[in-house]
Amino acid sequence: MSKNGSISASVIKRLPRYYRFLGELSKQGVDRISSRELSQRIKLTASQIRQDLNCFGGFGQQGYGYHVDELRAEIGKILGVDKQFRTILIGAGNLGRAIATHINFDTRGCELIGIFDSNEQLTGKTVGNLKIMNIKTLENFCRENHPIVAVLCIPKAATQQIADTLVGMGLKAFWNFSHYDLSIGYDDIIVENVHLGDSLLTLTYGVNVLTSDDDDREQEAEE
Amino acid sequence: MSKNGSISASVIKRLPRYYRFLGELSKQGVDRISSRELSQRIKLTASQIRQDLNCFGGFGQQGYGYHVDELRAEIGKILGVDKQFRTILIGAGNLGRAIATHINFDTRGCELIGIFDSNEQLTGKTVGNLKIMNIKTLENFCRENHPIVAVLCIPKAATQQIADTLVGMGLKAFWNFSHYDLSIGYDDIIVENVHLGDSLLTLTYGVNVLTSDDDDREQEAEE
DNA sequence: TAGATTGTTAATCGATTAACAATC
DNA sequence: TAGATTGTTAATCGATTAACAATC
Repeated sequence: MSKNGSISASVIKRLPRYYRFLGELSKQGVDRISSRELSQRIKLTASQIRQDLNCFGGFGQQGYGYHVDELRAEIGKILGVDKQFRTILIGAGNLGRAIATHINFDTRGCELIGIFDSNEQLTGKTVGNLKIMNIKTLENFCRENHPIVAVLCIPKAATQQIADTLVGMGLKAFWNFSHYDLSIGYDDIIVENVHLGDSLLTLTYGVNVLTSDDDDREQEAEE
Repeated sequence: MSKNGSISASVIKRLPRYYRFLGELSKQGVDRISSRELSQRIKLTASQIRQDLNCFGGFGQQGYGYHVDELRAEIGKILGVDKQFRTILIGAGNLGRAIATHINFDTRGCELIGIFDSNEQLTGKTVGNLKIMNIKTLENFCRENHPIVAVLCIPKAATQQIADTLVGMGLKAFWNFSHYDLSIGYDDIIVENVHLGDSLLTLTYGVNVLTSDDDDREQEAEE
């Protein structure tokens, strides 16, 4: 059907960025853009942009470039932003509530339909336009509402078990914020791990190198 | 000084994961581990692990493997977890507060010393053990306390300007959660962008492919 | 010593970049 | 038509994997 054989992860990771930049261009009233102009804004090579896009089809026009709105719509379709995947969130702690309110699921192909927590004191409290439900009602909810995406904002120790349960209930995709690598074990289940701790450590590494360099220079200056 | 010429980003991104897994092994009371055993747990090849580690030095012992605690300590030192980089957080909305309370900065080489927001109604409220300060006091605070890392949890529109200000005040590193690509513009400034929206779209892409495949199969079955 | 496993070099694989013919 | 810019193939670069000699 589509040219899509199976696209490399490197390409897919860049698609949301294209989508984002094209959205901004559109807002700025830009109608057309060449791969070279886009490459300068987005800090990639024009070659790479053309290669990436051609994984999915010929969206451009020789001698002209790309229609901004058209290209954005095409990428949106590839990403599935026109869909409404039923999504639940497990864990309504600080991070869970922030994710629930901060991320606009509706404009991203997912529709948040339920929030669960094991802390009974949270039950009934409102986050966004949803009430937190007791985790005990999770399985019932799934049977009735058939969510397919779960956002996991729960402690490491609880993650594997909850994920197993949810896979059993037919869930297909996990956006995992727990301090645990959930890549492992299932076929045909999609996992996106967000390791904020790892991300901060990556930054720390950079700072460490930077400041150690400074130390070296100072030492050299003293010699 | 160190073997460190300049290490590729791919290697650096894996270091926090090594650090995390070694921490768990240590907790489980494992003393030694071979690259092969580690590779199975962490889902990488043994070759890659040995290559990665040898960017920084020979931490292992032929015929034996690696001492878990020793290796963990070495990687920790490389990442800078033993440091206390002074860190401020700008933007105490849902996400900012979650980051401030959820991430244990202390165990990650950074020490959170100030939280700022432009919303005066938040001024004085407590997040973790810190009081939110008015953004107007930011420059004074920087002159007195010399933070070098900033966590940005602010709207896209404000990000570039705040970042410019902070660079002017001597800040060296940004952990950027805003919906804006801050890679751009400075030398010797470290930026780690966390695009949660992009991350969710990557997941959505996967779900979209998965469910479209199902549709295809159903269509074929009907034929 | 023999066995195991590293550190490191060489081979392979994949991703990025460059080049250019096709074509709007 | 001439100029511009794509789509696509070929060349390069870097990262991963395999192999093996060094050595604990």
